[in-house]
Amino acid sequence: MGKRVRREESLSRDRIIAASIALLDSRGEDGLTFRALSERLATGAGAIYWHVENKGDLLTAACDAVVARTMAPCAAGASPEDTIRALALGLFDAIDAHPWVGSTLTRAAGQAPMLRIVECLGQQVRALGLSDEDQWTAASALLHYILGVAGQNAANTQFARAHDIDRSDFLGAMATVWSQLDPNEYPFTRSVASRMREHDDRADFLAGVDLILGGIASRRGR
Amino acid sequence: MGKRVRREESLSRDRIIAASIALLDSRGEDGLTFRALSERLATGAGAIYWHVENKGDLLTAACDAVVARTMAPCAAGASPEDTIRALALGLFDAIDAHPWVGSTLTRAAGQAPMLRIVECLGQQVRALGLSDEDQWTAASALLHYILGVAGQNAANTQFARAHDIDRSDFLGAMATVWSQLDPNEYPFTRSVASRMREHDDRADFLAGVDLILGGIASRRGR
DNA sequence: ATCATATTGGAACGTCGTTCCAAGTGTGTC
DNA sequence: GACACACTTGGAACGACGTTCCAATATGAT
Repeated sequence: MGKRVRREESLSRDRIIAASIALLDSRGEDGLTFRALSERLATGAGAIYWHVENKGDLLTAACDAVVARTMAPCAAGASPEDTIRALALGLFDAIDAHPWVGSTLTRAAGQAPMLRIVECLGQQVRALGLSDEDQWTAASALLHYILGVAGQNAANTQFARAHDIDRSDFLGAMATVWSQLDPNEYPFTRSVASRMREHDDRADFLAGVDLILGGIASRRGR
Repeated sequence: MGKRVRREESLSRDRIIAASIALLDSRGEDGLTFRALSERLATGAGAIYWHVENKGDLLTAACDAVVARTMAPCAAGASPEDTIRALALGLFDAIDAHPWVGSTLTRAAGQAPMLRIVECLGQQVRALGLSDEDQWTAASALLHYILGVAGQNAANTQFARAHDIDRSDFLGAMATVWSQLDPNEYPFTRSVASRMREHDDRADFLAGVDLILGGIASRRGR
């Protein structure tokens, strides 16, 4: 059986995944097409299907490649809390750099990339010294919060790209709309609109993680 | 201008949205098609486009209709914490009943349905008595956590439907796979697998909300 | 050299969102 | 009561997509 390379640049799952990531990064979520992929790999759609189940499989594999890279330095020497913060920030940055990872993650329930994240988070949560039941609650809350931010970030970037504007311009425009809302109907949204304009996504994200970590700590102290 | 009804069942945005919701509920996320919608409304695709911008607009409008219904009893007489819990649970239940709302919400950044949620949550957070800065942090954390759970729930249900199995069977199968993972590579995931099988989505969700509320409270107490 | 198997490239299929336009329907004017 | 006019409708047509299919080619074993 031909397991060895047959010629210098034969088609392979890895080459297909690498090309998919390049396509997703450069053209956005809708840029990954079997036609575009065929062209870039100088082959036909049928050849790709020999190595890949379907588009969902391909997307999940591409997502997993990025997540695996991000989660690789899982166990640092710091405290569990700091490691969780580092893990979360690593994911945030990875999704910021590859927005399509955010939306793909949402649709990859229970699959490889999600497993990696659950395990890395879980190991640190476990080191926090909670009861078995609380371990699951804490890990699940962190996971879902991270996924929520990931999804929103992905949606923002995707929307901005689709309308051919800058991401920060889009958020600025949103802040303007919010600040012009009816103060009677939308008092809160209106009041945070100005903060919206100059806020730091990354810092806000970390503040949310700290809020959950604080909840965990106060629960342990009971 | 013909603002009045011209005949008993003329086409209208509301009738289109209602039909879309029915289609999404009965046939799932992929069931909403301009062709299926045309058939159900006994008209053509072009007629629908007269009342609706595009599919995204239609999806957002359908989502907003459900969210508006859910958020309507926004201000109860209970404590802010309890109201937040009730709000979150209401959303959870709505998304459980209409899984497509979960995925649509993810893609509706800064649009009507999201605005409703931000405002309702924000008003209660404000009543918690935090600094202006902490208000945004708290509301944003709650929002993203809810969206994260929503997205995952939607993905689970969608996956189960696509593979024509029951949702709980799917989760059970996932628990089985997890329990058979390599204990060296996936110690945490393996250890929570059994808990997974008999867990209560709703209770877990609420526990996560409580964790965030706990973090908020401990931060206020500083 | 020959054969079986693994792999390739591209044509073809059905479905989707969307656009376009000829026809139908109602309203206001004379 | 007839005409002009804008609003609304239904369905044909378009281009792009994911996927399937298959004839052609390449590879490794004998």
